[in-house]
Amino acid sequence: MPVFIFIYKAALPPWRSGMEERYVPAVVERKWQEIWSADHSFRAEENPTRNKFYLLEMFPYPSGRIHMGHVRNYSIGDVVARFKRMQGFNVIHPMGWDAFGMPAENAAIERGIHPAIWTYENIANMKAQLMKMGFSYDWEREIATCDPNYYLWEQLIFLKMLGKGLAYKKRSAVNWCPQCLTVLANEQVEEGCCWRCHSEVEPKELEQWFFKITDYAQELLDETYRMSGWPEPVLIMQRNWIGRSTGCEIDFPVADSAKRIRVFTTRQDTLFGATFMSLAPEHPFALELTVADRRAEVETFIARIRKEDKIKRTSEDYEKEGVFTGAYCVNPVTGQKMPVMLANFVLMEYGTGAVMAVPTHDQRDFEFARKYNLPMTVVIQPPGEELAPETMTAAYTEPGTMVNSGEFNGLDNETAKEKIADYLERRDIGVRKVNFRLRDWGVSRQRYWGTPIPIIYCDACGMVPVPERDLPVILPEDVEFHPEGGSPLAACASFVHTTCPRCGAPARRETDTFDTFVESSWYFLRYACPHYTGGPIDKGAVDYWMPVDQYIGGVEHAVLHLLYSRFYTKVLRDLGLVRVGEPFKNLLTQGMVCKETQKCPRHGWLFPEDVAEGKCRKCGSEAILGRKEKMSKSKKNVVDPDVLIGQYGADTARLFCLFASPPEKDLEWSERGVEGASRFLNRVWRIVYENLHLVSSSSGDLEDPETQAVVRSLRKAIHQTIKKVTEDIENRFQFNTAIAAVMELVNAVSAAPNKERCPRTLGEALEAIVLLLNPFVPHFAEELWSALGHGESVEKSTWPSWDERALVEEQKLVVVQVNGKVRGKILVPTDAADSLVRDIAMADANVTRFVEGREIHKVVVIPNRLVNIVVG
RNA sequence: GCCCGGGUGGCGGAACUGGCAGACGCAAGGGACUUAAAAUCCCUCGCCCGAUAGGGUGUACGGGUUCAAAUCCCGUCCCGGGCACCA
Repeated sequence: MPVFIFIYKAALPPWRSGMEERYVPAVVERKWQEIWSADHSFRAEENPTRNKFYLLEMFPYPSGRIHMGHVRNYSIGDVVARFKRMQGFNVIHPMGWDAFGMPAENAAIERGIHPAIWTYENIANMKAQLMKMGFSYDWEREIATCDPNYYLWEQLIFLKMLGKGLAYKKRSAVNWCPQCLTVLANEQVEEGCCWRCHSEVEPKELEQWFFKITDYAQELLDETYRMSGWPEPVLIMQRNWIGRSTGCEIDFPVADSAKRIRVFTTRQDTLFGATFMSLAPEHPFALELTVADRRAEVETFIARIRKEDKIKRTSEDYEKEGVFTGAYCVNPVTGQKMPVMLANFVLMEYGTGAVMAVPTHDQRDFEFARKYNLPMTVVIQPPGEELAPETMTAAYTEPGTMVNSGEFNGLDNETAKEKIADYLERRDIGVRKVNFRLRDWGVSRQRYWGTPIPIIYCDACGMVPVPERDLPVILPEDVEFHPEGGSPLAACASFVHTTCPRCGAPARRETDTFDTFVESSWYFLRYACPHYTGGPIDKGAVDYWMPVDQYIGGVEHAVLHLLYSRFYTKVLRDLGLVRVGEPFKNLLTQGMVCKETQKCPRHGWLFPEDVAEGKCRKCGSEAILGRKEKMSKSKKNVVDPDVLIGQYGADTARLFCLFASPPEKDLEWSERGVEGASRFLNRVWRIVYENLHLVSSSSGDLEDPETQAVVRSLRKAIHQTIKKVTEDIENRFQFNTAIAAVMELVNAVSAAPNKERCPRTLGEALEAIVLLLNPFVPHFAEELWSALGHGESVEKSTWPSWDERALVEEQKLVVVQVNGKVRGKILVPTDAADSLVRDIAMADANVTRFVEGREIHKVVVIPNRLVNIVVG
């Protein structure tokens, strides 16, 4: 064998050493990763004289292994980071770990590993995987949110929020996940189920910590109209979630009582048609108003509704039910007595928990009124029609003319809305009011693996915040985990028992921890100053780096993380800690990575490696091919990035993710596609090494016309490609078309005749290819760049700019249509006069065929593009 | 039900402000090289007729605007996502 290699090497021309013959990704990738690391190539340093660019990808939860979603997300980010760096920006590109959370605790219960050990092991594994991908992170800024040096500052921010009334505790009905044994914020409930484990959420009364996000509802909403760098669908989702509606709060006096029932309505124009009142079963007046002989019935009703879970109450076919309290209130504008009902569809959490019912103009009220035989009055008439309560089959909710509404009769209802609001305010019956669907953010979690909430309860002094000097409140390590649940913190005596910082008496610690979304709401600020010990935020550093210029992550966080982060940034701004009010200037939401599922009738979901030739490896049954779905462990339609890297290398993995589809769309996994990406890299490798001897000889291009024609067309291709790739990355994140453009250039170089006569232009082409590919396949590009004779890393070279002169074409190919159908193609001088183009078009043989003998109505000439001859 | 996306060859996807539909890649077929295979290279490739000329037809479906529509407008169907008694 050694003899063979010797002979083989000896047979090679002197400019080839043999090593470069074959592209071996593992060798190339390790080599350059070591060089980048030794050179601190991606270290970011503040420098006010340079333009900064903050590029951020959503940090991962350290589950243990990266998945294809990470590979895609971080490959996209790395393209932008490397591109911006080559463009001369001072790029900060950090990475860290969203390290608190439930899986660590579950591992502790299931496998007896302490969450901290489990988490840090996972971080080490995943970090090694990310490093193997060659992402250009500044690892010196790495953060793990479970590190006391991180959550210390979160506790401090909490104390400051407490001081400003932005954090508070209240007893309320919360969403309880029986599986996770903790509460969830409203945003974390999806279709009545836990966002993480999909168990049904139950209502539960608990004392909970809340953040006053509702104080910022208006600003959070207003800003969405100015955030031009965010995808519109995400902004719409946030607006819907905030759910602003405008209307009036109106007081209805209770008959024979001093009490008043306050309602919120957006339809004060229908006030004259309010014929009964609907209260939520949880409304404080519900029992209070009930007359003695209806009490039993009402109590039964309330008890029954309370027991029903949220799923049932929000399900599609939920029967509208109610009960009469026996009490009446008075319509403040008509003086009419209105029965007070309890209705199961009225929510205590929205508005005031009481609804003025206008059955003629609200569908729910209509159904309810029909069912319980309640009175109806029409107050809005549609144009050209006369509604009567007896004959209506549905509520009328469209615009119309006011009737039965006293002085407002005859107005259109939109005008009446304003007039009635004025009237109510003048008479002190009601006021204009804005209502939001957004609720305060419940942040208490009854879990161990999270940031302790720095509060102490003292029998004498009550609730006492932990003094700043005593921070951090460190998570104790010696706790016990029980499968049946219960917070390990609450059971940890050494943690719970403390002394009151105010009076010194024995006291208890708060044992709830923060929702892990709190950590991810400000980590991007800490990246700017990860080692700062003077406070959570080093203002100088943060003011330099913030805002994030480009944020990249999955759309599944559209309302959760992205709304919380916006809120938190505004809070920190109002605490004087940061200057910006919006954290993320531009947002890119990438699609999911999908793959078809495979199922065995006997063994269920199958991993790709469990299937051989369409059959289950275990039993030989035919594997059923399912539809393409998001890669997930539960459906086993996953591909392990490590296997992929081992087989093809990181650069191929990156290239495939970027080429197969644009970032916003879902990415369909394709083994063939990966092979295609790998084949392309090999092709480029070969074309560079095959021509190296030409390029490295410093001779110029020949001057003969034939060679010059090749030079011109090659240079045109080169500079067109530079332009296209630059614009595709910069303006559209269309990496797939950028890569396609480079492929075309490679094809053009490969097809160019007589390359040996124009080594200079050939060199220009090869260098352009390598430079343009660098953001996508950096190890590969480094290796070829050095092969092309550059001593300096390609990372340090500048992004190529295109030469407009090279793009100039003497002739243009113009399409000739007759009646809109292509009948010929002609070459005309660039920017030729319309009349000339027209004449050349008419002279085309095939065109003549279709024009001859017919009357020409019109000739449309689009310069440099198209001629359309319209004939009769 | 309401609000967003989307529907283009056998497949992933191009076509940026209306101007050659199908770039680029994958798959497939044919050929070259090879004892053979892999790799590589060359050719073909929406569908129908025809010969490789050329013609017809074609961007979910039905209408419309326009010299010209995948692109704009109206209506219908299907797929994906978000919200859903929000008063």
